[in-house]
Amino acid sequence: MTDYQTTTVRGTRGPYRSGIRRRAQIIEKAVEVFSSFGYRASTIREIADRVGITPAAVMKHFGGKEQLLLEVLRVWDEAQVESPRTHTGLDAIRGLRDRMIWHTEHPGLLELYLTLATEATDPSHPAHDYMTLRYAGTQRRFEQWLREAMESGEVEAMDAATLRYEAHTLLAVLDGIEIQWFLTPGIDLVDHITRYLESSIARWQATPPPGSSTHQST
Amino acid sequence: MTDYQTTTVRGTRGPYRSGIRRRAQIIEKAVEVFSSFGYRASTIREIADRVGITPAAVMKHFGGKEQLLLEVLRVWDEAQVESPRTHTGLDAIRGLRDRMIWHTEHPGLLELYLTLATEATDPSHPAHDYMTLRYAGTQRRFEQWLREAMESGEVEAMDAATLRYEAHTLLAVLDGIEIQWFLTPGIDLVDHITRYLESSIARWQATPPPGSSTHQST
DNA sequence: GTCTATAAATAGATAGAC
DNA sequence: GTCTATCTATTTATAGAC
Repeated sequence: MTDYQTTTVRGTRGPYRSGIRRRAQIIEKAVEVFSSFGYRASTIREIADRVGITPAAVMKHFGGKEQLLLEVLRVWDEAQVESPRTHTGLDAIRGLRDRMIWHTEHPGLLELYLTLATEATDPSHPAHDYMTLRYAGTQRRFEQWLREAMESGEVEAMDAATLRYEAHTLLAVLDGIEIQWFLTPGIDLVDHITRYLESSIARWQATPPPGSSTHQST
Repeated sequence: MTDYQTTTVRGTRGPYRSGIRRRAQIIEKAVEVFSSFGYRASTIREIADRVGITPAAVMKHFGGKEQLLLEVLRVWDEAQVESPRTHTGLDAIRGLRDRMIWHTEHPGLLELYLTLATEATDPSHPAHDYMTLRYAGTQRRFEQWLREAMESGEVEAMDAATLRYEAHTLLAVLDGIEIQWFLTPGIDLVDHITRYLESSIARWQATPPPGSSTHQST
């Protein structure tokens, strides 16, 4: 009927016949659409249109909208893992600069992350559990890096509450600056994070003057 | 045909007949729904259901979904303005603690703000311009407060780039911790921000050791 | 593997009765 | 001021042809 290919997508031979390439195409466009509209407001049709196929074809590949989202999240996780893995302690924290560079090269994935993070705030959101776990994991990793830096003597000792506080703040600055990168013209994501990392490390390395307990609650 | 009232909502007499109260009711529920689902995925029906009326009635009051959103934003702006207005310089910055307390008492409005901030990243979003302007305004206000603190001698002098950097970072920490407050169990929004404000102010007040230019780019 | 056709549900919006 | 009824468009999803 039409001039569509039946088995192969672009004449590629070998192990990648068509299904895998097509799935990757769909996921790529799904990232685009989910990033722009959020998950709930996105439509299968919009994704299918951008791929150049019909919604029915997308359904055949992934079974449904929600399963497509979960597949997008899985792929996204794998992409993220490419980043700092070998580093530990302060080197790992410094490596966050590279992650920001990676983000600027993949703004769609970053936008997806931010959109989902706030959208999935609602417990009924299909990615709610995923996002909760992801934030807990990131927090734990940041704390681990800081602990390693402490124990190796790269930075001065800090108590457990301070360690948690610094990890939460670091994650907050990353998220917050990323939002501003989208909404405020003229912000340089990498420069800003680089500066924050440098000044934080300097602060952690500085021996606190005796008797300076910053925080008094009780 | 039903047992609905015709003119008054709850027997209230005087200047507030019914329209105003009803509008306020609708806006209240609209905040709830927009917060949970984002603007685009929210439905007039869901809002109408929560008020206990039909979608048609909501349409009569606001004309359309988008106009309802803009009205919600307007009301939200007015609510926000109640906060620190008289303070300047460091006092204004310290006043951000009170704003966090207000946020914890109005989690729905906070969730709305965060959801819209990321959702409105897309230029085609009806609140895109609003959010862009809002972020620019907040940034400008933070810079102004820091400048006042500098000029009154409350904090040490800093160059223009540092001032912008500190204002951006402050806004980032606020946004980022707010997100974590929703996604990470056990975080104390007010405590965290209080600690960040205190340590930042201490840092701004500390005379920098001579020849310590943290940032080298060129 | 993708299509067409279609089902079943739901969206925003309008018209007109009361 | 709110309802009922309805319009038109769009949604996810399924069935079956090719």
